[in-house]
Amino acid sequence: MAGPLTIGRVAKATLCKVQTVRYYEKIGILPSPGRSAGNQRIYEQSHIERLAFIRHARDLGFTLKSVRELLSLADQPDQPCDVADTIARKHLLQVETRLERLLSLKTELKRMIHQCKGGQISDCRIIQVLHDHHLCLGGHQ
Amino acid sequence: MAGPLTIGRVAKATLCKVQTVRYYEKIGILPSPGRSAGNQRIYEQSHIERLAFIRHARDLGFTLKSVRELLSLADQPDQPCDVADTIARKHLLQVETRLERLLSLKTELKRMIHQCKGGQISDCRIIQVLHDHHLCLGGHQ
DNA sequence: CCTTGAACCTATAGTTACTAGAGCATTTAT
DNA sequence: ATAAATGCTCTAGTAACTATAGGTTCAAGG
Repeated sequence: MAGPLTIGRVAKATLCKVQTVRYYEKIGILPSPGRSAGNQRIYEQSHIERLAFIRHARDLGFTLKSVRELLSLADQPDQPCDVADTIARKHLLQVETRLERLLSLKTELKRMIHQCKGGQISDCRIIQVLHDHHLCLGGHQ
Repeated sequence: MAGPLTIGRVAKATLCKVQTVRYYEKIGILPSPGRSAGNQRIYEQSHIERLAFIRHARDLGFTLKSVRELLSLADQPDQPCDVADTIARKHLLQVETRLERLLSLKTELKRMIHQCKGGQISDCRIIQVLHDHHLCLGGHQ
């Protein structure tokens, strides 16, 4: 029932897809595991931990590039953590920018929808706004 | 000085890149313009308007697929605008979801950064949180 | 008129982070 | 023993562009 840590079990344990696990191996972010007699991947617990780290960082919106950096940091516990801090701060800035943008976008969409009263396309506020940028008051780009 | 509407002028007028204009033509979202004697694209005003529509919708975060739908609606002014409304509403929902997610993400990042006091990686909260999902209080997936 | 440099052309490949499919081998359960 | 599930590799597809290479055309200056 338990048996060896096949790719399917690892994927289930970390909530990511089987192909994604293989993909992470291929791009070198997850070490190649050993193989069974029949050439199937057999993982160790450490693989699961690394995968969990990756998935978690991705969930938080870090790019794989950043994840790579964070992982190499995590592998050197004696180093100072300024670099990790810098990565996180840079990411926070990006997140805040995206947040602002999405917020003004939401406002604009709400206004568009609110003013579209189910008439004809020719009177449709949504289409009008898309035609004439100056009709929208939001500060989006 | 004014001259014909070449691709460069159209791109400048709509704030998008020359390659992007060609790309939109290639994927069939922007009609192919006429050509000059020397095989260069010569646009009409209508192209600029359509491009502006596209860029504006993309700015608002609509996918090209949605833009395609909205454009085909815009081309039929006599139709009811329920469909445009539905597209916009669906998009609004997506935007709101993303917003929530980004917000909890921002909270989590801030806490991570706040608690990382420039020590060593072994004590770094950022790395710790990425290692152990349960350390983070945020509701992200 | 000629040249030079900017802008144009096509076609192809690269980006990010996966996801999906074909076609076959192995493992597990019955 | 067999059938279903899972695994394997390799390739291509996704979104929405962006970039490069290698060549043509156009507009302006001398």
